[in-house]
Amino acid sequence: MVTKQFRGSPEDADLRRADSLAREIFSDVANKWAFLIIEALGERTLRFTELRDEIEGVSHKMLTQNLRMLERNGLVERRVHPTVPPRVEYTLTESGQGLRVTVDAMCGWTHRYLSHIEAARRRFDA
Amino acid sequence: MVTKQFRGSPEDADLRRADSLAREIFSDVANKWAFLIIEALGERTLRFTELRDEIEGVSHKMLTQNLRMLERNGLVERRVHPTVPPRVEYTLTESGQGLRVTVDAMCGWTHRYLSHIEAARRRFDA
DNA sequence: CGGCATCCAGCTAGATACTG
DNA sequence: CAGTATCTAGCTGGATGCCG
Repeated sequence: MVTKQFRGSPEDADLRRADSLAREIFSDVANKWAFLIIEALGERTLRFTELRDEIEGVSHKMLTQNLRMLERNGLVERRVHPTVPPRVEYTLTESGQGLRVTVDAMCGWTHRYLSHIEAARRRFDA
Repeated sequence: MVTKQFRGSPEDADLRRADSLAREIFSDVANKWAFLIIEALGERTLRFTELRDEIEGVSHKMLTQNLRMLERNGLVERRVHPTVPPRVEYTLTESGQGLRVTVDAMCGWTHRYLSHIEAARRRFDA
């Protein structure tokens, strides 16, 4: 990805290790639900159920699964309040905010090219 | 996504239609292979096989499928040269370039937070 | 409320083979 | 070379139920 220009150089081994990890992270995160969670959270702190209501069509399972993944990668902080009933809150960390900026940019792109894309589709489907 | 602040307003219907389309596009494109194809193309024009060699681990089928999807959405232009053997070239369109900028940003983010993420994972897995 | 385990229908994607 | 079709193993994700 970023290190292509170094191919064959002595730094190769290290860079390839970094690159394959980068790619793995990239694959983890370049996923519809992860993006929608990051968008939904924004700068807010939300509970599990609030998040579930915020993201249309997400199942309980997918939400848990993706939240775990994001937590594991340090993009989301999970805070558990030991009350009855339990209260669990999710917030984007600093790195999560960093990614959010790029996801926002993607949303902006989507809206900017919406009609352009619709037109392309009509052309293609004919 | 972007239109949350309008909930309940009279413009609702139109905005929701645009939003659901935006989300559909978003889901199409927020996919590992699509991102890797966009990154691989960059500002270049590549043939099918070059692209296949450029993107490690992509199968013939996945590449065709995602290229069709990107073409349908107008992000990629496909040019067929009627020679023997055939020569098919792929290039990012203007809107494709627009998306590439945001994908590049994501790659930058990945590299910036690489060690941060590794650390988070080690913590989580323990 | 939030999380986990289980079950299983349906889809995904790799392998393979064939066409122009 | 590029694309399409078929077959299929395996994964994905929805539904459900139970637990702290």
